[in-house]
Amino acid sequence: MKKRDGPPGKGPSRRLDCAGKHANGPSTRFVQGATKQMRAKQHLEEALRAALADKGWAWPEKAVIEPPKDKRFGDMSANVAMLLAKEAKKAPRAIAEDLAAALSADALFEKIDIAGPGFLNFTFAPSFWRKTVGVIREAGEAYGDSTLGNGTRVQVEYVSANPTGPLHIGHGRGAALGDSLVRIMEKAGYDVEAEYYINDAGRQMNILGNSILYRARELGGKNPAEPEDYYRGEYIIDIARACMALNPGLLDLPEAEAMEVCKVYGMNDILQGIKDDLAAFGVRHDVWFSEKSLVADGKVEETFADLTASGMGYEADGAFWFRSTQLGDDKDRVLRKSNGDTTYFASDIAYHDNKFKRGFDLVVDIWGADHHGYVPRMMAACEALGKKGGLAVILVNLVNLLKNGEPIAMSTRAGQFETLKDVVDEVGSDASRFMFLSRKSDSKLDFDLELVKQQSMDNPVYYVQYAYARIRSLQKKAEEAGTRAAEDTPAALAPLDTEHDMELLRLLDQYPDYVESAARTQSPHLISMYLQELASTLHRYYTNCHVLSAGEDVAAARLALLGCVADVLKNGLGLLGVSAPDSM
RNA sequence: GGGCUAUUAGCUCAGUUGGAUAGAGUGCUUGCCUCCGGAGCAAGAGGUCGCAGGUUCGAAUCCUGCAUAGCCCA
Repeated sequence: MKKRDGPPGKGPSRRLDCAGKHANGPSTRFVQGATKQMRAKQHLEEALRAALADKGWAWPEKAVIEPPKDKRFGDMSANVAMLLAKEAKKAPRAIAEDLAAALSADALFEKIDIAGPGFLNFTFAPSFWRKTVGVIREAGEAYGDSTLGNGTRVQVEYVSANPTGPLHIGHGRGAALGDSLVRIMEKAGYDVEAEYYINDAGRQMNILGNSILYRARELGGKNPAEPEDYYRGEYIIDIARACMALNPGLLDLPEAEAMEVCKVYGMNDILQGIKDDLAAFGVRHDVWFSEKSLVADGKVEETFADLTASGMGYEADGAFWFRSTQLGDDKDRVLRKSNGDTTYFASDIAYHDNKFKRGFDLVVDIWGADHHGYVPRMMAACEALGKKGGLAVILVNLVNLLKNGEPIAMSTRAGQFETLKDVVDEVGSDASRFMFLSRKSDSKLDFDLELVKQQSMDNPVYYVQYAYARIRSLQKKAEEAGTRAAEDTPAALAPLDTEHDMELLRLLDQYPDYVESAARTQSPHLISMYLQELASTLHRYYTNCHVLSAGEDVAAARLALLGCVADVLKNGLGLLGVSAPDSM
């Protein structure tokens, strides 16, 4: 999570939706196998589009094709008839009847119903669903890939904690979210780069240097006066000790020089610790970007020149201002004070200017929710840079760390916190990540160490992993018995004819829709929820449909189906950065 | 004083651009192991979607006001 000292401003909230440019495009986004077999939603959309075009009606913008909430209504439901009522000047139900008649020739639809105000409900033939097995097998790990992003260049910047102390659990949530989002957006066809912004140029670094120097003097028996503002954590003492070992003459150096040595040593040491912790958490950053480099390279002044040229920046009272009032802010913001210091906001604008100049079409920032007031101003700045809509900000809310229901206090400054490393060591990377990603990012999260460690239904990660392990165990047994999964032929898969089979097949078919949805709304928790539902359906299947004792043909067909379930479970867990163990 | 976000079952939370009888887990009550991993499955009870208006064929969802909580600012 990002730490910023700049004062947040006022302004209207904005919906931070950076939906892909092709959200309303045709249904050919998903990567297809050579069989041309389509998934249910695609097939239906294509059929409906053809029927509408045939009648001279335009495809309504708000058309939705989705599985109905209540399964009794069929496999897929469409609302087009209701949306067309005005244009066609006919009652929705009459339109629905026309469409149903036109589509009834399609053999893949077993049943088309009209219900309620004019919903069209479709039930697909079992033979259609069975083909899902072939689709998944053919796609392999690419199942769920789509071209939604269309190669859009995206940068996701996340964690970006100041290198002044170890990462705590709140950073962990941002890390899990950012890393998972990168994986999901890549799967959805975006060209994604992950970045960590190192705030190494500000006041925080000086406080860090002072903190270390203070502890060093203490260790050297100098009885220094306690600084007003310093990092009190134990880790500072360790750093001070190491720094002195490396620089024996440290305490004899002039104040400013000693400070600098401490600062640089401390920052590098802490940054290395952060990198190690993130690596242990399975989190990837492609670029580590230094704020200092931005200043050193003159990028800040360059951005000021750009702003002046576009009329969005001006000099007044010896300071340089950003004309943010023109973009809805209630007052203009200072970027360079009269004493020559540039503000945090100035660095941030220059940083984002730099991001866009590197060629990203979309920049996603993941910040702590306490920076929400800063969002409108940063959006305004991007607009001033001529990149309106190029920035999306995701806010990550607080994590309440608990132990058996008792809160554990966290504060870097006061030096009391449970570090990310401690938590990962205690409960594991898989359980922590799944916990972080099982809620939408903008709501507060209670993270109870005992609960997350528990191997029960309070902790859904085991439920999902167990589903996978169950299948793997079954496959192993089948192999020992010489039973093989069926081929992808209609005849071989014909034994998949129960309602339990259909339930699994329908859910497997929907996976790519969930991936797209998660990418479009930048919500990894949708994947987590999908996986819990798939696992639940699998466990039910396992209880109701015995595999190995069911006779050779049935066993083979069921093994084929469950193989697909295992693949999709692993695929989805991979998007969350959670492992899929063969046994637990 | 201004702004942002939230408020859904006892508890923790889903609910995608307004759709059908508001969902899941947990907890509670009650069933299911001669059988592929019971870390499992099934059934039941549990709701005025914070409150009051409005918009329309239709609102947990959109609009207005109010209440409560958290955060940011002045």
